[in-house]
Amino acid sequence: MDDLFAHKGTPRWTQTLAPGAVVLRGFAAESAPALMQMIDQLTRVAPFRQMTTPGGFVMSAAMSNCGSLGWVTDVQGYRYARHDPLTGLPWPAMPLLFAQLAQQAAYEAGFPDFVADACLMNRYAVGSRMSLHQDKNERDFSQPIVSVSLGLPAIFQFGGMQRSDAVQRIPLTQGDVLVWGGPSRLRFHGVQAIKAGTEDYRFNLTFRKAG
DNA sequence: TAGTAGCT
DNA sequence: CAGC
Repeated sequence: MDDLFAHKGTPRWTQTLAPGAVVLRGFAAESAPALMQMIDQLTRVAPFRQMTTPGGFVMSAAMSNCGSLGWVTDVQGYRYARHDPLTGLPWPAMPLLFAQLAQQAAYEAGFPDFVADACLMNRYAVGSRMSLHQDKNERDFSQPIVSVSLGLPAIFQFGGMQRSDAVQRIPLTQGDVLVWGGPSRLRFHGVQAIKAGTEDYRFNLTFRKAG
């Protein structure tokens, strides 16, 4: 059982945004270099690509997936798929480091049963953004979302249950892990346009139990 | 509305 | 620039 919690990340402090929503500051800071290297490896098999929304617009963030299910969008709609539409291959397996990090972060945030089967990898170049949306293509909303920030900093928008609700603006830097679930599971959220900095990209890992 | 543009 |  110990090996399930082999990830040694510890939050330097936590910040509660709402019931069921917490930022674990620096939780993944130590493993950030290893996580970035894994992203590089995984995206050699399943390359980053800019997907198209059902409305026909190209998303500014490039995406890929690992795990048994991957989030995809095209003109048909949003969904989870077992195979990469770009290559026809199954998504690469989720590295143990990823799975352990996600599970331990969820545990720290009060979700002890979380086992991710999907990891969406996002790559934001300078100027890339993600508009306000809900994560609602998953089967089981009792399981939280775990979001890991790497590379360039971002301003995360954390809203309410309706698009028109006011948003909190949360600065996220490398190693921060945001977890939201329970009553906050369906809150609208997004990412403001990434500003130029020391690095070329912001990377984000979003872990979900999709199936 | 997992976009964007445009106006207040 | 935030908020329609």
